[in-house]
Amino acid sequence: VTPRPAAGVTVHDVARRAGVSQPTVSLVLSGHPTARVAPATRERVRRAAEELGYRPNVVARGLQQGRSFALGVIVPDLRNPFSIDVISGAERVAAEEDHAVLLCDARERSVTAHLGALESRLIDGVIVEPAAYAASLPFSPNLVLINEPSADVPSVLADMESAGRLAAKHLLQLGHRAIGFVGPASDLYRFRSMERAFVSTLKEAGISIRSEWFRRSAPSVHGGEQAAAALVALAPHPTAIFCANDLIAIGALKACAARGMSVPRDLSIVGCDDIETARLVNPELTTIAVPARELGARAARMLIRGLSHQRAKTPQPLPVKLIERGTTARVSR
Amino acid sequence: VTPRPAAGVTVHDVARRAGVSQPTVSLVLSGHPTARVAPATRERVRRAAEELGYRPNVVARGLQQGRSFALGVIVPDLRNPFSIDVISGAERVAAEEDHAVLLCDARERSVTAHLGALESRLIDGVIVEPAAYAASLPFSPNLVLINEPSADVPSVLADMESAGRLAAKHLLQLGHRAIGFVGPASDLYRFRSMERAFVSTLKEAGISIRSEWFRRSAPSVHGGEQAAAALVALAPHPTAIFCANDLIAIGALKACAARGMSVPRDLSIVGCDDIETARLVNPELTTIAVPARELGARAARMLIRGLSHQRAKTPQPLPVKLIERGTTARVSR
DNA sequence: TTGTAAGCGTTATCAG
DNA sequence: CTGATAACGCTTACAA
Repeated sequence: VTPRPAAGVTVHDVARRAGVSQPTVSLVLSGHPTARVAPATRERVRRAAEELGYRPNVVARGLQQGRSFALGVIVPDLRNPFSIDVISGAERVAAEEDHAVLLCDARERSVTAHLGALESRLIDGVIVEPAAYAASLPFSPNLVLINEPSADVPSVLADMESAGRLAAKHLLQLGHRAIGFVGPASDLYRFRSMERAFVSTLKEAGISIRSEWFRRSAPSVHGGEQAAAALVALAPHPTAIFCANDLIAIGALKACAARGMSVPRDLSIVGCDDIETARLVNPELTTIAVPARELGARAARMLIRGLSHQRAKTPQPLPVKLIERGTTARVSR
Repeated sequence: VTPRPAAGVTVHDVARRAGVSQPTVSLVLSGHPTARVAPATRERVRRAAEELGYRPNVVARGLQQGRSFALGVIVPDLRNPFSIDVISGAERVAAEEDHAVLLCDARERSVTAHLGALESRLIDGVIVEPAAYAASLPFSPNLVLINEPSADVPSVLADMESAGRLAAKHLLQLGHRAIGFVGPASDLYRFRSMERAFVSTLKEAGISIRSEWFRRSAPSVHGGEQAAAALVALAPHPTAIFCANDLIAIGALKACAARGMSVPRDLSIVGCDDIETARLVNPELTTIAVPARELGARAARMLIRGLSHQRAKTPQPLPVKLIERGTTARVSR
């Protein structure tokens, strides 16, 4: 038990070497760059710091300022590339702003537990990509929700209604009229609003989805695989389906492959998110691109700039767009 | 600029309420649980803390102890699911041990820059999944390398030689003799030793890889796609190839699809890592499973338990295993 | 067994 | 413009 940790060079060391008092060093190095300190002194301090290889102790600074220069990111499932993209976007701006990113996988501990742990680290802000309906979070550091509008908490949104509408229009344009849907039974905005827009766009075109072509599934490959397998086992089955996210769509693709069905000839499939994997499957997945990295980046920027309090100012939803690839085609019958 | 951050309840508050001195509280709550303090007092403190909802300030504790109860993880590319698995494994044990995980993407800042930033956060340890030959890291907090043995730094390894050998044996067993290889020109153990074992296992069977069937590529989908496209454009081309990781293999699969070639009929493909995506492509990828999560978990455990100093004791390499799926078949000519 | 005092490295306040 | 001095919340030696 060594009470004296192998600390590096401190402001004291720099002060001694520069022949000034210790707070002066602090002022020069980190305090407001506008601080009035003689240019000569300033230069001397700079040099001393450089020569000694001074690196500020972020923990000490954090204790003093009551913050940690770090952001937390809580995601429902690290295995979904969408979450990775959100994280990646957040990481990018965090790195730019000299902030750290604390990664929290909600599969390991509950969101509440994670929030508590982050709070005791004086976290500057937390980005939450909700897994279930995130009505009231238990405490409030600076919080930003991804793709989940809330009265209490600021959020960063993509235009998921357009996502649903684009998918519907695309399928209609290809001549499909026997259309199915696979998605989770979820209250989350991202799913709910997309689904609603999809359904109502079809309805405006005079088409309603048969109830047995409307399937619920977990938002995962496995879920999509099962739901789609059941769907295509029906006679008749739809000529096209829209899946609430790419994982489900990829599962559907697998289900078709397993039955020897050809996509898009026997079934057109549209996904949502445009995760990396969408371009890796064969045929490549037609999908609605959701700017996940940008969502993460924006959230991080809001938190770091302390703008998360301007709740009214939740900015415009980010646009989504249809990416036509290989899993959709003109209806063949 | 409010110097008084909205700090929560502190040890002082608890002390006041329990009617004891502040250090006593510290002793009871976090100090060695063996500390001799009267059971009555102990109970009183516990109660007070509970009633006040006391949560220790990890930053303050960190400053005092010269550590941060956090681990850094530096990965070369967040887009590789292998890295995600390493992170995920580390996150699991970190969460169990009340440690945080600071995520560092080497695409955003250099490894050196990340290490510096982590050091000034008094990081307890850093897990590094190296991108390039990581000869001498610039400084030394507790460090563990993933899949890269080093004289100076402890590491956690998978048995990549077996990986190469298993791939070779599998292809030989299927009757292939015209065999190719696609992998990066890298000095990293994970690639180098696997490649060597692959080549020498073939040689033992009397087979040497034609030089034009031995392709270099970036360890990415795009790299694999290009290299494989060039490879299958040759006449004759091999009947089977081994790809140094799954991303490359998936790229190869795409190249085949683009040319209208059928896998595994026209070309057998073996990948390496067994990333999540390997099961999503069609046909599913035959690959060598590398226990990425377990690598991450072990590394985290070493760091947290402070065992990283027992360098001699770098444990046995973790076993790998062949996962036979749909991209390999008996040779057809 | 418990309370007192000191200090971790910083930043902030306030005299000089 | 600069230098003491006092926090920030916690742990740990040491004294009572």
